[in-house]
Amino acid sequence: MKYINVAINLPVKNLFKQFTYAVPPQLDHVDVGWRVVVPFGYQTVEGFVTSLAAAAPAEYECKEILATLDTRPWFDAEMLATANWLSEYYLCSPAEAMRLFIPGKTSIKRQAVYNDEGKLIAYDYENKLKIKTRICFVVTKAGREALVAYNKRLRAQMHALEVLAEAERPLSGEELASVQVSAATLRILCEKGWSERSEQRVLRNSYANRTELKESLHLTDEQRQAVEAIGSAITEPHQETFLLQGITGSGKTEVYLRAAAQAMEAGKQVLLLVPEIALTAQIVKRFQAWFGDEVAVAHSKLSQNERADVWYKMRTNSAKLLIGVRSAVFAPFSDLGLIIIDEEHESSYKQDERPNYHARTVALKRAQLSGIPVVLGSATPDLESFYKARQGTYTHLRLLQRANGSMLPHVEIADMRLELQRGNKSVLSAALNDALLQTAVQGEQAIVLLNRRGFSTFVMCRDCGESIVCPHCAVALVYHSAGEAMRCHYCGNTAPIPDECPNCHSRRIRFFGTGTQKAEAEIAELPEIRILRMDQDSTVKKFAHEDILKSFSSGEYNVLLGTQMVAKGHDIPNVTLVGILSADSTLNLPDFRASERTFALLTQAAGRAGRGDRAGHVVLQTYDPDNPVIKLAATQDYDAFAASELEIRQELGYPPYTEILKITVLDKEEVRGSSLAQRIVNFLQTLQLEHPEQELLVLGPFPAIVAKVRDLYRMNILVKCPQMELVKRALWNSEFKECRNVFFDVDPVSVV
DNA sequence: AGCACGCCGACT
DNA sequence: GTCGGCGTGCTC
Repeated sequence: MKYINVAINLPVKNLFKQFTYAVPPQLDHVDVGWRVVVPFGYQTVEGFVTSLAAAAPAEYECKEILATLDTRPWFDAEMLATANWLSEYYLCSPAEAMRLFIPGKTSIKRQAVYNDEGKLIAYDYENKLKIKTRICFVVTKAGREALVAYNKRLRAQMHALEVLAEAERPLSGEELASVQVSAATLRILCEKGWSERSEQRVLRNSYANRTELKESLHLTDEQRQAVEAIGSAITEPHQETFLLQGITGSGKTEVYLRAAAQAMEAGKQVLLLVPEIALTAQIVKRFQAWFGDEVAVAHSKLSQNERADVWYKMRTNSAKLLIGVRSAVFAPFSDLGLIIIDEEHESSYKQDERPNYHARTVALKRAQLSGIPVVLGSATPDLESFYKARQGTYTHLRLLQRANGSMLPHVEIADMRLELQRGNKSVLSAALNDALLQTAVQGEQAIVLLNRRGFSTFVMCRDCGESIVCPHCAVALVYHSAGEAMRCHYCGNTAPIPDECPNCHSRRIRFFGTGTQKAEAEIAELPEIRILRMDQDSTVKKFAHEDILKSFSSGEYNVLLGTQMVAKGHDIPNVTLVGILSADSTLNLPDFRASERTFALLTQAAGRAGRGDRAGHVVLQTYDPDNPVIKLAATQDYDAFAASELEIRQELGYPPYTEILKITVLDKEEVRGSSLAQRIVNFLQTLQLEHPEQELLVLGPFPAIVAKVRDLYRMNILVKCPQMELVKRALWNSEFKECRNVFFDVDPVSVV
């Protein structure tokens, strides 16, 4: 009997343990990397075979596995190694890491098998993912011979054989009917043995028929050099990471296309990661125009079945290029040759729930294991990537010129303090007001960016100054005019607007802040303005995003107002003005990345202006015009910003000069939570004393900025260390690893 | 995740 | 006296 160790795929955090099962003789082919169905306690669950066990364990009698889920192992050696590394790096269980590679949460389905008398005799376990198939026809050897012999009297049959012989793939009845081959003829062909039926898997593709014409621009010198550099790592495959730093409009996509084409010509597959698929419809279209059906797309709005189809295409090499969001980094490839990460600085590459992986980190690991190049593209690289490029760890490729020779926009700073002094209480400065009017008169378009943070409307009592907070979370409720209710942005609870203050019973309650709706109303009042709003509420549908951008670029509207998403990834030539309502609303968050994020957002937004033949104009409204980040964003000088910000990071001990780990303890009892947090801190301080050479720093515990969410108190601990391995290993071997209410966020995006 | 085991409050 | 609350622990 063969014995295997299995990681159980249950959505629990603290199941680090593996379990040994026996393999019955009929399933003897099962090996490491297979997905199996196993009895586990009172249930039947999916498991991953992680290793072979030498012998039957002595202490207990182990159960037998019930079935396999696939006809081949799901994990190859590289995927297993990546999963293994991931669980150690991100401090999660092996099963949690391996689950990321599966399209969907679990894939098993139990089917009851009955005998003739209707009695239950067994259960059949199968893959719950439905494989859509259809009957197709192929020509047989005998059929080809019959075609050569050609019998003139069998006109329809000869025609059918011709069609089948010419097609390089099996054809469906439907396809054959469209070229005048009837079902009757096909039946005869099959009876004669000239043709055979074969069942073909049908792959669902919601992006079919959305292609546009291939356009090929000629490359600038900079672009050509970048393509050549990347090409050399493809033709002589080795791991090399390129930071492609190109200003907005410098044509990074053109470089991606050529690099992808080179890899595909060499017979390799390509993975292109994008921050959010909805914002990148343009990039998908351009790649489809070049590569047609070779392109597969994966994002969170695909159904589990669609996703499984995409995975299947990549694994069987029937698609060569995968464009996808964060989770696509876990796709199975048959022969991956290049990974491209667009807008690599975007925080959406970091998963904000456990395991809190970063797609870029995972991609680099997979590339290292496969020995293939990675291209990181951005106008405003993550400071960590920029630092590595400057150190020479990454190859630095720069695009300093706009591809079509257009000018960078002119940025004007509007001091909102002066506006207030002058009695302007509108959300629009005089400068932005005038610029909007002028844009409308000239028949041009404008984008207005509103950072939701700092703009949401909260409800406050005028007498006692208390704002109305969520009863379950430590945050203010936000007023939504739709439905006349207040909603908590953390737990989603809604509450009606009270008549009187719950604190002092005053009836003098009023609304503060400026929401999207208020800004929209104010701008809409201007003459000649036809405004369109884009935010989370207006983009729930699969292609709603694209539709909004389409109707905006058609000229139906001349102002597009929205949150961060209006700032990214689209190119509308008639946009000459970009207004930023509050440049500093993200700047003052208590987070070490606030400056970096603000700079990137302002640069991206400004880059939307003047991408056609007309010069762009940006109005940047701020209450803090002397802030160095705002000033540098106005000149769009990334290098100067990076230099000053890196200095600050070094001084304060933040990445890229140190690694950080955030540990969060959740408990509905505040005291119990803080005492557990304190125990973790004590544990780390002991480690600190034992290893003074590690330069380990432990901060906290302190309550999170949002100290309570859904009635759970949150305590944070921050660990800083230039090399985190030792700390991670210590935690891995500690009791805290399996605590249900302790969460590790390795390389957190935010420390609050 | 399920499910059992186990130890404290309000009820037929 | 017991029904049931959910805290804790186990599943090869």
